[in-house]
Amino acid sequence: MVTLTPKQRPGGRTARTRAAVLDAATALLAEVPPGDLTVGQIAARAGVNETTIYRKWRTKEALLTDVLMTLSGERLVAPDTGSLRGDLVAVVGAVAEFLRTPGGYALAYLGATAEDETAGALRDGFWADRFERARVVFDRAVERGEIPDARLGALAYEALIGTLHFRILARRRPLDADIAERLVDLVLDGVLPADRG
Amino acid sequence: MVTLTPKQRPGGRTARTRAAVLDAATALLAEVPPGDLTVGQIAARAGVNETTIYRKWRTKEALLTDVLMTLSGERLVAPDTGSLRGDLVAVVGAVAEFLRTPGGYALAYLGATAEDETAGALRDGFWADRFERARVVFDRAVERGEIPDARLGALAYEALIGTLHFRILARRRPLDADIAERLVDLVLDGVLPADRG
DNA sequence: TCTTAATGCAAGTGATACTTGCATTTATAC
DNA sequence: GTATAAATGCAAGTATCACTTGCATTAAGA
Repeated sequence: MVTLTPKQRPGGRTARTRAAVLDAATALLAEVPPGDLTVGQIAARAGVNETTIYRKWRTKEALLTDVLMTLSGERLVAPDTGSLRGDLVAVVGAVAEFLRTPGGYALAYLGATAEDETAGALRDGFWADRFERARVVFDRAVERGEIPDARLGALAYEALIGTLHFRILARRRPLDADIAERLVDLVLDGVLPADRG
Repeated sequence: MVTLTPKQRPGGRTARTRAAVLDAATALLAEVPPGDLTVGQIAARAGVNETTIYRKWRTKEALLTDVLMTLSGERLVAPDTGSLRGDLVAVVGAVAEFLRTPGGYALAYLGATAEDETAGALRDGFWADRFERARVVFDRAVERGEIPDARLGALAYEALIGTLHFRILARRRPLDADIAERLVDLVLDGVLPADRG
């Protein structure tokens, strides 16, 4: 009879190494421009051999993707504030706050530059999740009778978040403190004057 | 008496070399992902020695910036169509069309990733020019009496263009044929229902 | 305690940006 | 036309970095 011997050893040292590397990478992303980050730096900071990193994650992109998906995991809160405007300001404000941090900037940067297949799949999943959560906000607004239907929700959310990313990434200008309110007002009310009753 | 001997020779060969390099780089940007482009490739395509490229442009970033600023020079047309909506659809549509081309994608990509000082200055000037031209559109709308003032113009334009860049760069999804109309409608009318009239 | 997965270590490969010294070509002043 | 020196070619080299490999060492886990 053959005893099934486990082929993996995920406990103890392995877990510690993994955590040390992820922590080191996270810390470095706050200090070094994401484009300048090297695997050697991360290994040194983590007190781990470079080879080990390459054995656990096959590429640098895979490692950074791993870091950033964890980092951005649960930042999007969509509390029911009682109005579409309040909900959107909360969500957009939270994203803006995150994008102001080095980690948030790194996420936007790497999300836009990663060409890796794995990174591509993760990116798709990431945004699908975000848009799904945003949909809830617009569905609630329909239930409240604020808007007739949620058809514009996806594009509106894309415009809100897209403007933040554009400001940070393409224009390299800071996100003002009131950016969330101003954007939400713009997207909800539009530029043209109107009587709302 | 000392005869002033010119220290530069901008004519003839120099001009040909420069043109050949810029042409080669432009052509390659349509074939190779911008992140994978190498100076060696450009030199080979241009029939010019790699060293020459490094002597004319100090870095790869400087060369690509040069290429792209030329490439995107006069694509933004802002014809007076008679209405704010028409003007914006024209402008946003033109930008969307450009972003659908490999060169347009490369511009967005490199504009977002270039960390070089020179590239930074060029980026600032580029966007300043774009927003300046956009301001004209909103000023015209004020003159027509379509909107009371142009204060929202900059943010509205940023949302329009930002959404396009975000779609292409961060989400890596195509720009639909009707994206310009839908975005302009969103930004002009807003999501909330209203009586206009 | 023993097996072997996980890690360390040292050396190496390959690609690429960028440099340098010297020979060659060719604008351009005269 | 001719001479000067700017622009280019050529060959070699430096530096950095992602990523690999073979072998020795450490420590999970049965």
